[in-house]
Amino acid sequence: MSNSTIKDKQGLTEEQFLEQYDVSKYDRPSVTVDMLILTIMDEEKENYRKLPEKKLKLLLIKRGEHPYIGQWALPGGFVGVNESIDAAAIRELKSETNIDNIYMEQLYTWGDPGRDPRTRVISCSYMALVDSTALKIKAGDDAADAAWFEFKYKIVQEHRTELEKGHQLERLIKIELVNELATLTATVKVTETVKNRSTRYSREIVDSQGIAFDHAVMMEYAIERLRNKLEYTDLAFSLVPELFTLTELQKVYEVILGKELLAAAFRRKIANMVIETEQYTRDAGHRPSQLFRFNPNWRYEK
Amino acid sequence: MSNSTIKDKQGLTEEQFLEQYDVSKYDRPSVTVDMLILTIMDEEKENYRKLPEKKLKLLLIKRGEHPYIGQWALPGGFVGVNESIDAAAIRELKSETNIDNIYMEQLYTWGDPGRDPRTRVISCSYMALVDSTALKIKAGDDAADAAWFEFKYKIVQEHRTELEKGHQLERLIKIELVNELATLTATVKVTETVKNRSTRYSREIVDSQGIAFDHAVMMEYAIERLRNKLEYTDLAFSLVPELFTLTELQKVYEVILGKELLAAAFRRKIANMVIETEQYTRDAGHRPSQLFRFNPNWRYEK
DNA sequence: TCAATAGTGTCTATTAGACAGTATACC
DNA sequence: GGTATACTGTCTAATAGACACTATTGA
Repeated sequence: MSNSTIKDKQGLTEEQFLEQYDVSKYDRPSVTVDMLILTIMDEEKENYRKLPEKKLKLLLIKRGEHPYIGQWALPGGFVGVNESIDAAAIRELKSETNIDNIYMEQLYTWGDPGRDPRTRVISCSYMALVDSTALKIKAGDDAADAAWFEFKYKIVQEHRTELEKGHQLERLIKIELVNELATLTATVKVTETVKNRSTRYSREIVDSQGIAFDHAVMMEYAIERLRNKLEYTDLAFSLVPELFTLTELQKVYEVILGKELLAAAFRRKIANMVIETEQYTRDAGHRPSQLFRFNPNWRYEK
Repeated sequence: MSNSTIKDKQGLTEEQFLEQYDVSKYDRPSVTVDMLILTIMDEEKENYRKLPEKKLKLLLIKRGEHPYIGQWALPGGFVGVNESIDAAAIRELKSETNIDNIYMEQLYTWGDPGRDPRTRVISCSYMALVDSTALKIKAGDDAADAAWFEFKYKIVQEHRTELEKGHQLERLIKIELVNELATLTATVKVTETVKNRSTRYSREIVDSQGIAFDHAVMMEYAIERLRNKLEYTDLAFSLVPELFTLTELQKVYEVILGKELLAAAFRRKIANMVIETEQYTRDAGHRPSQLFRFNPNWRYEK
């Protein structure tokens, strides 16, 4: 694909050029990956009849080193010089969850100077979705400093400013991360600017309590992406076991979207994404529920 | 937000730690931005009655240096050590198009080792959409090596493989970039793997003629994103002048989506994204058309 | 028996697709 | 007058929302 015969201004062929190319000449930032590892877990049942409530959980690591020592951060690490970014993400994921074959997707690359006090660090964020029943080792066992936090997300304020040719909408979003160990909070301001025939979004941290770096913005971004893609992809199935009930699946949608859905409409909507099995739940304290599995061909069937 | 009193294992406070932190200790990749600058341009009218055809165009730069000397590449450059990635993208955009206030969006970060033969380069791709009538300097004037190419995109082959718990769908996509100077082609393989309850996509270059680096993959990715977002955002309005006819707008949709739309349905769909004006086109060789402008409040009106 | 969930039928409102039909300037 | 586009009305099909109603288990 490359061209090996043409010479440049110095009269070098591509081969010669590459030989004399001095890598150290240019200043370079560090590149890291940061992982948003999400799962859905069941809470304790209130009583023998009720179904367990489902909660969205995020995996965080307590920092044992500067900077942000003692605060909680997304798992992540440096991208190796001979490692692809995806490979670095998969490596981090594996080291935290001990599962392969997880749904994983690149989200966004964050690179404001000053986002890491050590040096210039550019971070590529990834979202991974895990079926919590498949977690072989629970976070917290091997790594005493890793823990799942319940992820809460709420729009607390909206403020609109009229502009000459459009407007600006500022939303304050409160993120709360809760478990037995700690409660972390952050407020992220998402600004939507509609001007000159186009809409632009920007995010900044207003306040961050106990969350390291700019990780709160990454969390806000991730949940928005998750909510969006839930509606038109098969992403939800990464969060449930191989066999699941439709009510379970519905609750996954509900906890992510933050609103209740009507069972009839929901079932119609996901009808061709699932295949029924002959199996049913038992000992439920109420009518048993049929178990379904994911239909990998849902996009190609009517 | 950071914590300045806690000491780490070496007994250092955060301030002390940062003082002794040696930046040069770690191997680091170079980071660049690559810009997909797209616009829609009118072709010559066939005769006085007919409307001009619209074409999707991409701005490319002819490389005067190794590697890939003589081939065409996306405009781009290194991210400065004290510059945000967005700022680098805006800088590149401004230097090529000489307009600010353009719609711009980060697409994806590409970082396979070996994607640049010089050294490890991680590239963050951005898409920018430009109204061609607002281009003050046409590419090709100041930079003799910059040129607009017509962007053609076609699925040429689909191949499906059944897997144990799912399937794999490989699509071969042919990209063609055409202008008076050159015709560049590339084939990109997009693989959709549905396995274990989740779908994953990957892209690779099968063949690239005259297009530098892995830029053909970035192009393929960009056009997919553009097509998707066209349907549920106001992105199309970045590609038309302030005043436009509905037929013009429809043709923008058609050329991007690669299919014809029905006028009645189209007008219904975008009805609340536009505001009518009192103005009409003139000297059209047929019935005049009403001019519209973008409605920045379309999301908040019924 | 009854609490709690499982699952379906149907009415209505909204939206998308198809297409026919009317309107109008400019050469 | 005829060509090419502008624009609307309406029928139909598909989809989403609402809600009532029936079914079934385990303590």
